[in-house]
Amino acid sequence: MSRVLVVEDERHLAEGLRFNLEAEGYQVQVVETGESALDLLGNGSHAFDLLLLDIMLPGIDGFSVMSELRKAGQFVPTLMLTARGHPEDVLKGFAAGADDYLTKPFELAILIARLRSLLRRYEWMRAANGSVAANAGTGDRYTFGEKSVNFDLLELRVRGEAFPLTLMEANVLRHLISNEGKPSSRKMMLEQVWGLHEDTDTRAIDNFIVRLRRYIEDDPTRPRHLLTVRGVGYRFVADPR
Amino acid sequence: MSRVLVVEDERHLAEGLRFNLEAEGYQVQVVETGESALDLLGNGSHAFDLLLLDIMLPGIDGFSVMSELRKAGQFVPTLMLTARGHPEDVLKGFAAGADDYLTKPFELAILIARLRSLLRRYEWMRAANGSVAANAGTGDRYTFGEKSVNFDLLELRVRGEAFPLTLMEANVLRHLISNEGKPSSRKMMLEQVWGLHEDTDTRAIDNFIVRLRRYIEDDPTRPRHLLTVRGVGYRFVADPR
DNA sequence: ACCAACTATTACACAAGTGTTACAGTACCG
DNA sequence: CGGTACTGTAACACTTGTGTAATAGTTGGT
Repeated sequence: MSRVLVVEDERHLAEGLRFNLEAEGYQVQVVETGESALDLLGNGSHAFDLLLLDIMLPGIDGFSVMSELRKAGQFVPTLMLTARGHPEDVLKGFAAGADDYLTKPFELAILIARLRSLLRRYEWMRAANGSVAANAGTGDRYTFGEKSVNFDLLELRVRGEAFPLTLMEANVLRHLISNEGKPSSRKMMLEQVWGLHEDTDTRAIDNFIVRLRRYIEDDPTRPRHLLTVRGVGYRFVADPR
Repeated sequence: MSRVLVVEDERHLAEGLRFNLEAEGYQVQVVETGESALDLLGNGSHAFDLLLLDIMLPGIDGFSVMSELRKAGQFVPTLMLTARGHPEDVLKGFAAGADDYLTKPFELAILIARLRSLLRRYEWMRAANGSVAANAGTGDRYTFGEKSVNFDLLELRVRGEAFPLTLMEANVLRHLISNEGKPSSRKMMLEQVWGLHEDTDTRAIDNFIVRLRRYIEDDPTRPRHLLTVRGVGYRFVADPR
């Protein structure tokens, strides 16, 4: 399941995109400003597979976001989106580092096709390059203490011993890890991991935590990495002391 | 210097493209038919870095050329070019495996920007992952444990005993082997092995896995090499422990 | 046109993964 | 010290995805 970050300040459009992309099976997160986008994509994180970036944004505009990202070594495939269809703007977008550029109004089907094509090309290249040896270097992995998670292989290693993770387990863990130190509320997790936006009372998350603790924690009753934040949710700490 | 193959039968346009692309520093070759294009790009050759493909061609059209190429394991980045701008045509182009799609008349600067963007993405991926592995061609044999496959002879040997493989069995196995360790989604396999890009619900892959397991696995109900990754697809592991 | 070989589709049993419920346990409040 | 609100956890129900056989369709050769 590919993760798409939508940067769009028009609520209407943003929610429309979210709805349709989720219907296509993508995991979607929406932010409204360039600043938040830079925040989420900082330090070469692999949290998203694709970026959908509007040009006209409050604060720093899409062009600048784009250049900043590429300057910072963030090469996430990006589709730019804008009302302005002047050729100069399109050229500016590509010059800034965009992979594709679409002008509003656009057909939704076209957007989806282009987005798919980008992800497909990305996958192909990864597949062509990433076999065996290359896997070791660039996979989607995270290491803490004597543990490491490989999100591509859905595998968690603790002192050499490997535990297979399910997709959901991996998603939950990834979410917590990518917010390391910061508590995540259940609501936030339901939105970002499950894609649910209604308030639902569920203990599903707690159950995932229980299972993840069994893998990760030496003493699951006294967790050191996956901590409960009472009244809020959970938070991941890589390096307890 | 990037090598571009232009497939275009209108001499005027073709020569214009050649002139301008060469001025941009690309090495350009022009052919006028889909047949010649398929010829030049056959058997996973790496002779070109980019393909500029017109739809309306004498003989087989651009869509078919595209599908043929992808089916044959030729994943050269491709920009499709056409007079027809109907959304269905664009979608058809992407479905056939195109990376980008431009409708005539187009601004030359835009074409160049898009073409550059495609090549740039390719460069980025190469830089990130190291050298590009030969397309699909993992050599013609592969050995693991007490088993070995000869993809030329379509033959699988397990402890001396030889099993003939069909072409498809071999292709599926090759794909999994060349992505050793990494799970391949059904979608990815349909794209890379079958050359299909639409979402099709099929159990064909599962059936191939069943058959391959019967050859390879000592106990097909408890596979050690061809592993299921639930919710994702399958993955090959050469050396289970 | 027929047959043989191969591949794709269908159908259904079964297994794995996930969400819900229920209740016990624990922190926090006065 | 209760009481309240929240979390931990097991058991179960339900959903979804996979294994596999049977069957239908396709292709290529004679």
